[in-house]
Amino acid sequence: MTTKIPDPSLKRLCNIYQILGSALEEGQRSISSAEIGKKLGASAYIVRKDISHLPEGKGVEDSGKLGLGYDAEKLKHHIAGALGLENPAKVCIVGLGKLGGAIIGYERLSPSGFEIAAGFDSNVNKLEMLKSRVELFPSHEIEDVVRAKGIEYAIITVPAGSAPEVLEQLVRGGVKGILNYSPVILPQDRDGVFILNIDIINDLRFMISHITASKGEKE
Amino acid sequence: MTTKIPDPSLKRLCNIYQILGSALEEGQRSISSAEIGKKLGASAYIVRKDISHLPEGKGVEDSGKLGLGYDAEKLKHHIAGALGLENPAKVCIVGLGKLGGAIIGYERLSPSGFEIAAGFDSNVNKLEMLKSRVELFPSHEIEDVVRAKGIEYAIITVPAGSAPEVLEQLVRGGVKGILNYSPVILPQDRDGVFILNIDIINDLRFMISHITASKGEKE
DNA sequence: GTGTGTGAAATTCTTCACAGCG
DNA sequence: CGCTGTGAAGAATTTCACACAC
Repeated sequence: MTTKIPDPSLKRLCNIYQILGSALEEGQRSISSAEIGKKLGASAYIVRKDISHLPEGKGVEDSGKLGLGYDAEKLKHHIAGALGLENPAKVCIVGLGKLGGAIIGYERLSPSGFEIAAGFDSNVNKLEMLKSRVELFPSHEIEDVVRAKGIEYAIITVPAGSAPEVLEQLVRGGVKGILNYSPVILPQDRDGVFILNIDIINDLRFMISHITASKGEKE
Repeated sequence: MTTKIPDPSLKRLCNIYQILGSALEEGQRSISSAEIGKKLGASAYIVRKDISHLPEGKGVEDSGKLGLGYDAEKLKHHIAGALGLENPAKVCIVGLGKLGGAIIGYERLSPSGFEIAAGFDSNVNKLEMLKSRVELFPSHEIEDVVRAKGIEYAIITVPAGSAPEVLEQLVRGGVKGILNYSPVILPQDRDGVFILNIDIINDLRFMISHITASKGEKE
C-alpha cells in the first residue's frame, strides 16, 4: 500500500531533507510548513501534502504536532527512511577531468551519506597524478570493479563520445542509477537502470529561456 | 499573444535544441518527432506539442513538413529565437574553488553561446594564481563589475555561508538570472531575479529515492 | 489561536485521436 | 502512406477549504 510518491514531490522532499539538516545545525528544533515552504520557494500547502505522501507507520504521525510545526529531527529521520537515505550509498565517478576531479574532492559528499568507492579514467597517467583518498582504476575495469565492490550508483563526467560505452559497462556491472554530467543525453531504456541527465549548459539555457520567454507577461 | 510556454516544455525544448545541434554535427538534415522523442526519453506526441508551443510567425510552420520530419537547421534556429538563445549571453562566475574553476575552464561554454565575462573570488591570492583567459576580480567588486560590464547572468559556486551575501551583490548589480551551485537553497523572492538551485547532493538523493521509492511497484 | 492533515476543486501537463499536407 | 499539427480527453499536481489537535 506504499502509494508511489510523485516525482515533483520526491524532488521537494530531498530539498526539505536538506533544509531540515541546516535548521538542525543552527539549533532549530521545530519548524512549520510555512517556514519550510518559504525556504523552498513553495507554498505551505504543498509542503504538508508532500509530507503526507510519506508512508505511515513507525510513528510518522507524531513528527508534526505541537501548535508550532514539525519536530525537525523526527521529520528528517522519517524522510530519510522513506527515501532510502539512511545508509551510505556506494558511488563511483567515471571521468576524472576538471569536473570529475572537483566532484571526487567534494568534501560535502561523505558527511551527506555518500561513499565514493572508486574513480575511473581512461587516461592511466592521470590516475597516478591525482592524489586522492579514493581508489582509482582505468576505465576498462569499470564492469569488474563495480561488480566486485558492489557499487550501486555512478556519476559520469566523461566527454560526449565516451559516454555510451561507459554506460554500457556500468549497466553490465550492475549499477542501479546513473547521474550523467556528460554533454549527451543518455536515454533510459537499459533494464531498470535509472538515469538522470544533468548539463550545466542546458541549465543555463533553461534559465535564460525562462527569463526571456516570460518577458512581457504580467502577474 | 505569446502564450507562455510551460516550464516542463521549456526544459525539453532546451534538450531538443541540443539534440538538434548534435544531429546537425553528424550531418543529419532532417529528423522526426519520434526520433527526437527517443533521444529525449519522451513520446513523439509531446515533442510535437512542445514544438507547437513555439510562437508562430517568421516561417516557423515550414520547419517540419516533408513526409519525413523536421528540417533540423530551421527548427534549431526557430527554437533559439523563441528561447532567446540567439545572441551570446554574458555570464560571470562567483567562487573559484574546484567547481567554479572547472566551470570557468569548461571548453563547451563559449561554442554554446556563452561569454564568461568575469570571475570572482574572495581569496585574492587565488585570483593571481589562476591563469585564465577570463578577467578575475575580488568578490567585493561584484556589484560594480557586474553593472559596468552589463553582465546578465551569474553562476554561484561559493560555500554555503557566503551565498546570501553574494546573492545580494549580484541582485544589486542587476543580474537577471542566477544558477546556484552552492549548498544552500536560495529562495526566489528578490525582485524579478530568477534563481535556479542545483546541488549534486540533492540530485544524488533524488536519484536514490526515486529508485528506492519505486521498489516493489509494478507497471 | 496557531498549525497540521486531507478530501475535493482547480489547474496544469500529457496522451490520444484524427484532420491535413506533401 | 508517413509524419506533422492541434483540439479534446485524460491524468497528474497544485491549490484550496475546512476539520481537528495542541
